[in-house]
Amino acid sequence: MQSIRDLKANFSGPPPSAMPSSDAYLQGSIRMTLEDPELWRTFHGIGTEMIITKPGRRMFPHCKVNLSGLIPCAKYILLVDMVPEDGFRYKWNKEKWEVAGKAEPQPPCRTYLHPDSPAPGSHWMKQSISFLKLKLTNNTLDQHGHIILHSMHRYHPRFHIVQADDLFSVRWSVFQTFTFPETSFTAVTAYQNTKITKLKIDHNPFAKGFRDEGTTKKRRANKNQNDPDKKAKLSEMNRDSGEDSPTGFCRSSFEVFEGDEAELRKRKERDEEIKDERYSPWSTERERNNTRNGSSPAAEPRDIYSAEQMVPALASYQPYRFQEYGKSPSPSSSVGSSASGSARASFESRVPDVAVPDQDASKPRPHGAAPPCAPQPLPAGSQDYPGLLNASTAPGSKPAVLGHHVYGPYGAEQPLGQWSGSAPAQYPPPHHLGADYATPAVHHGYPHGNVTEWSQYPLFSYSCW
DNA sequence: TCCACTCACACTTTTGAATAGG
DNA sequence: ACCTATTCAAAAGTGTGAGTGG
Repeated sequence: MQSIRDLKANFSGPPPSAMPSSDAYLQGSIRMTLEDPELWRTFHGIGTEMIITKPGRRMFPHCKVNLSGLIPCAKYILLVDMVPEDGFRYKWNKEKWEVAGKAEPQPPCRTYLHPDSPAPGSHWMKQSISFLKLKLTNNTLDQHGHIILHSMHRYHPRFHIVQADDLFSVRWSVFQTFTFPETSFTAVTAYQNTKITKLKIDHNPFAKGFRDEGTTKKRRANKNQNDPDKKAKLSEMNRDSGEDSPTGFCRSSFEVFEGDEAELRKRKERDEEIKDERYSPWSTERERNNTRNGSSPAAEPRDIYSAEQMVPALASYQPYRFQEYGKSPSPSSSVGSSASGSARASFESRVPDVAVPDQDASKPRPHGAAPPCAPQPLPAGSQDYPGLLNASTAPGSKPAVLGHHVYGPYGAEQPLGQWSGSAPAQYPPPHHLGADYATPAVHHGYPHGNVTEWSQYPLFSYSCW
């Protein structure tokens, strides 16, 4: 498996006026590094699970990256979306994940926009960039702009860095995409693997109350003291935790984190052991994949975990709809197909809309933007939402700007592989935008019926502003 | 009966307003 | 009047376990 290099090409080209300066295309390589990769690898070694809930749940570990190679004075926008790992649904069976059938049709695809966006390269590079407030939900009708996922499906986050002065010019901008293999996870509504639960409890400060040495024991004891069955169950759990955690998962890793370097080294060594020796819940699936890909897990180079991606400057591309998208299966489009590894480098056909964190709802919006999340019923088959771009889009303005809010990634007539078959019409428009958008009419009247039209649509449509 | 899912709960950290002190 | 530090309460983020529904 490779770290991503989604090199997308624009074949239609923007109007010269909208083109970034030539410098943009000659910029140095952008480098993105995953923060705290050891923690991610620890989780990944066991089989990361992320809880998804109706109101939305944060990820843990949460996505945090470092960027370098940006032009300090140029503005960039940072986005994250979630890409299905493969075309399967899973179930937890006897301590491991098993394929339980074909994946369900893709839920409405959304992209999380980092709240600092847009910001100059110097801003992004001076500190690590946290996506702490990104939330995952299983509510396909979610109105908060959270990223919608299916439970018991596997995903990985995908980071986009877009050179753009503002959100209006995203379409015309250079952007690059990064993924980190160790960030893949299974979306669940309740933890399946108790080892993951323990890891989360040990590392997530909010779950401190469940750590064994803490009050949890007392609380559980109190709760269960009158119930012999529960007591037995609990003691069994405790016994398990002892057996399952030879590497000290039950200890408060926070203490280790904050301890001296020697302790940290020890912990890293433990983690390495874990990764090498621990039974992998993904073994069967990996074997399957490897059979397809013709490589064995053991032979897989260690840099599968590479947290660092290099994207050559010339690989920069512009987010135009590629006319052949429909023929270019993406990893996320492999529902029903199986290849996940080989497809990773192919063009992405998903066209997410952009979700904005709740906390930004009260912030002033540029260009007289409409308020966030104003529900706006859309024509059937359309999953796109009007964004602030609408308001400033004058008649006769460039199609890119118009395109920001008219593209419907889930339209039934889409020719894309991912949305073909039963997928497209499965999800009605979520209507999660506010009703007070000023220019709903812009949605209508845009043909979605063929790939030629497709090419006029932007990479991102904005779901919530 | 099984399993995925939801919800209320206790516990924690985070956030922001109010206040005090320099 | 301004800035900084401290305190406190409310809000938000956790996993748990019971209950529900298919």
